[in-house]
Amino acid sequence: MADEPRLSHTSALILQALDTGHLYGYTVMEVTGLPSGTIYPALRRLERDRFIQSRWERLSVADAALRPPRKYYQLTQSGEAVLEAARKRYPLLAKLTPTKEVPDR
Amino acid sequence: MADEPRLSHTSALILQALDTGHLYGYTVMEVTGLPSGTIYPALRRLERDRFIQSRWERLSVADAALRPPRKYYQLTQSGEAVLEAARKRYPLLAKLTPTKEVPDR
DNA sequence: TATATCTATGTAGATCTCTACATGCAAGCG
DNA sequence: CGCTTGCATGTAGAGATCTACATAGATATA
Repeated sequence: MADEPRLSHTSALILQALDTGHLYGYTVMEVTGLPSGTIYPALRRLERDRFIQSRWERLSVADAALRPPRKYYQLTQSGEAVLEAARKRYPLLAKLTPTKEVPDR
Repeated sequence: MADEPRLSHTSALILQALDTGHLYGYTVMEVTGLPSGTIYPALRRLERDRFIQSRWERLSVADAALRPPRKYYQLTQSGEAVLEAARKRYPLLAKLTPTKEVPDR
């Protein structure tokens, strides 16, 4: 069973946001309403603790999209596990972030 | 002889800034005092006109330096030529930006 | 001269990442 | 119990990139 150190509410919320789509820091800010100064340090800690893993977007993609490059985050297995545990502890968590829907019905 | 279309003063200043070191947009902003909304569109035009060429910094370097990635610019031969012509037309140009010095005497 | 077009600039802000430091809180230790 | 130490958070802003639109200036054309 999960003997993982429990997540803070904020960390759980960020993991939940990442898990509801293919997201990056700026979108997590928008979805959660938390300021960048909360989000980015938290992402660093989550990555340091191996709950998430980051990869930079291809620079050619950013160029083509006419914006600065993004850093995308993925949950690791350990991250999935700890999020699942957090969802059980906070039943409302799953409703806090809108699941990224498929465009077009 | 230079039958090049003449540079605007701003464009010449930006080329001059780039030529005084290994620079990127943000530094050009600082050195020239011009706002980002002037600098970045101008850089795009200069690149479109083949006076400069851009290359993204390695992402691993940006990560190691704990900051967002930079886009570096280099003058092309054509850019050097047009800058040289501009320096003759505007003798003060060369004094407007400090040459990036070698650190340590 | 009047009009049309084209380009550069200015204004205003969006997009995206990151830190340094202060505070607050919890855990361990004497 | 009081102290230290360590971690998470909040505050405040820096570091970088980029755009869309309005206006102004230059050039061409009728």
